[in-house]
Amino acid sequence: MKINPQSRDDLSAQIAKAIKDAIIQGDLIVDARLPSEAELCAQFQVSRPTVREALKRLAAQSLIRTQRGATGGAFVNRLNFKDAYAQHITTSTLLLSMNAVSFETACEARYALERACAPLAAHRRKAEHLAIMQAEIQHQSQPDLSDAAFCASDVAFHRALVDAAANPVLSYQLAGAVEAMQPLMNIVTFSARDRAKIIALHIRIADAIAAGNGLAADSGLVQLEQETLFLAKTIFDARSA
Amino acid sequence: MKINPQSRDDLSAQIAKAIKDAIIQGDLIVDARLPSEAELCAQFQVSRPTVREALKRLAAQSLIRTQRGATGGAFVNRLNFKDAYAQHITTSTLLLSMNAVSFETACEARYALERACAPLAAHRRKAEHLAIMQAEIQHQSQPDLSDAAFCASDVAFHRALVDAAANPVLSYQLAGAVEAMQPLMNIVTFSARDRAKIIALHIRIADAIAAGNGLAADSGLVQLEQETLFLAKTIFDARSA
DNA sequence: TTTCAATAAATGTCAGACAATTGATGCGCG
DNA sequence: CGCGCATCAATTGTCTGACATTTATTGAAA
Repeated sequence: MKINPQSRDDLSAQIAKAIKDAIIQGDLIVDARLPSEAELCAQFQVSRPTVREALKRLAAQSLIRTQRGATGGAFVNRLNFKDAYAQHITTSTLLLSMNAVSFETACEARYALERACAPLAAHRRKAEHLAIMQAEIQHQSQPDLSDAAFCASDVAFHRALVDAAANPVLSYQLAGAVEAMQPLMNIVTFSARDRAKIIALHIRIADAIAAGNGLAADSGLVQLEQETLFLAKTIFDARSA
Repeated sequence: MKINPQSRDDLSAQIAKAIKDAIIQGDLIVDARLPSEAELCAQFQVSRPTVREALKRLAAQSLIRTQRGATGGAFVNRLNFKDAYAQHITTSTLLLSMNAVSFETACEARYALERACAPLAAHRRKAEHLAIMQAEIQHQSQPDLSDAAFCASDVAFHRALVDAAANPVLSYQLAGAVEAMQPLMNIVTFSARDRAKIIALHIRIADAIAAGNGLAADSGLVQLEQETLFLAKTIFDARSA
């Protein structure tokens, strides 16, 4: 790996980058053991706390895992979809909340991506996903549900729709768009009539997916997007008045 | 913030999580200054290296930035699209390379998502994006281009297409899908005829976008996906024989 | 042969110190 | 009174050394 001159970057950041590059480049394969902290100290000519800070940076990105004991050490982690999901959702959520992204922009992105899944989902849906969608529709129909719980159920419904496309890459990329919308939706209060409209569209979409009709599912999503935008607009207008 | 019992997690991981939750929850807003390391030590009853490791974990995710000097300290960082892009692309790339995702799966996800952008791009494209697409087409047409350079230009073309949709959320979510494909494509060697086909489709797509014809762009993308899959299949079959 | 304790290696944590950076303070001088 | 400059103080960056904890290995005893 490379050396570390007196640049303006932290030593720990430079060391982390060097190791990260080695992983990306394939010089360090999955489950490979990194040199021990003492060896890394010698290699980079820095102290142990500095090396440790670098390793913690990598651990925070799930790039490595550490293990104590005699045969312990730092190992290149196999990045799994579950960890990547969690990170992606966190980043997406913060990105939206910190950058004043308009509701319209986020909504447009979400439905554009979801519609991309519809034909695949209609073609490949398994009983498992249909069951989740039905269950969430049932759940949403309970009149004493809080707005937050309604939103959470909405997200679960859409996640099942995305997962029905049976493409893990698609599910991963969409997780950010779908889940990150939840905080934005939580400011909306739904009247009983609003909920009924949304549930009706969910039923229509679920039926279309079950029937293998991608076009109908797509049209349902389009209407759902319009309904969502209309709802949000009503709320915002009322608030600013 | 919460206390840290003797759980099985590292202290630094627990502290990092506590601060991260505070940021997500909105208790720490953008540009807010965190307590100094010494104060955090007192608050969590741990030593300074432990606190520092926790802060480095957060810095690795661009959640905080640190500044030296009298008015220095750790500040909540405004997560910008640029940093989020870089992280997302790294994670996506590693996710694909470490999990034996098939070429077909990645390709399907990429084109499904890109097709979602096509109608928006056709509607909103600016001269800027059209110019990039034309320039990349020119670049790709140079016969002495290496395969890697050809792939890089291909990615640049598609990124311009995505950006033309003028939705930063969409661009962000798609960055992972488009860029992460590049390493998978790099194993393919393109004959002159293959390149000609791809470039012809690029021209067709660019023209459709320029003309504001979303449907034509979509059909171009469908053909490009089929062409890409066919190309990859040919390579893999030849390799296994 | 099996069981169990000692050992060694590695990470996790702590304490204290010094260096480097940078804004704030106060002093002197015009 | 205002400006410039040196000093100071607060904070992070890094180092040294030590001890605690965990875990596989080794070797001795039953």
